Amino acid sequence: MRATIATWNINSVRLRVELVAAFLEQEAPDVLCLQETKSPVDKIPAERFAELGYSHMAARGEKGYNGVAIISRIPLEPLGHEDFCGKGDARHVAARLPGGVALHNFYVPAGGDEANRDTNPKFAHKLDFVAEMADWGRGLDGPAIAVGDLNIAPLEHDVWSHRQMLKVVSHTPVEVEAFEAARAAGGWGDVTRADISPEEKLYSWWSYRAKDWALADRGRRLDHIWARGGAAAVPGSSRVLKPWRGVEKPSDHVPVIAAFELG
DNA sequence: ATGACATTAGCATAATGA
Repeated sequence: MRATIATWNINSVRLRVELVAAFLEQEAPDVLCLQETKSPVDKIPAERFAELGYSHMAARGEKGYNGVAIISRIPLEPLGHEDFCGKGDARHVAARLPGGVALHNFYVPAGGDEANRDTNPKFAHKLDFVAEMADWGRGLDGPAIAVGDLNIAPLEHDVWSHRQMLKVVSHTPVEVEAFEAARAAGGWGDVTRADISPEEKLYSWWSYRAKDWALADRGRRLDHIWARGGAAAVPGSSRVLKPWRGVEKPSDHVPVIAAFELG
């Protein structure tokens, strides 16, 4: 069967439950992976999603921060989570899809302001987290999809100005190096950039602070879809849904989508 | 060229985002 999978940093699932509902109705992905749900699992409005046919969920949450959820209209077999960096935070959750492909939903730490692991513990956490993703990925076997807010824009055209972003957390060389190492270690392919030329500017996040986010268009591609081990993306199926940044009370991220043959 | 904004917890303001 063919299934479409979307990833979206929603910046509070409770505040934006009707935005998620509108997305499910209009785009109708088979599976939606959310990050920054900022909600305990039992407070996620799962009934609202079930009303729309999305009756399956695998989620982890904490009060106020982080939080990841996989909501689906096709069955999910929960696969638990990895506790990256041993912090017990809600930054990863996994589930198996029909046909056997494992789906991993990540929220990588933002990393704070200063790109220095010795003086900024948040940056150290981010680098350690991505290094653990590499170790974890090395041990994987079988087909898998990894999605989420990875909080790193690896390519030159994943940011509005490569030159001006080199010292800004999310595009520093040390982060990009760690990101590429994690991607390669797991044998992951960048599904989105296989479909949309790396020569083309492509963003999934725009700051709330800009006076006019669309006019300035100073975005970053922080949200990713990766596949490995024979998980087969449908060529040309990738989309980054920029219009969702322009709605009333938007998230600062937009959904990223791809379709897969689940076998 | 950085913006000076959004969200949560909890009830003022601090922490966090990136």
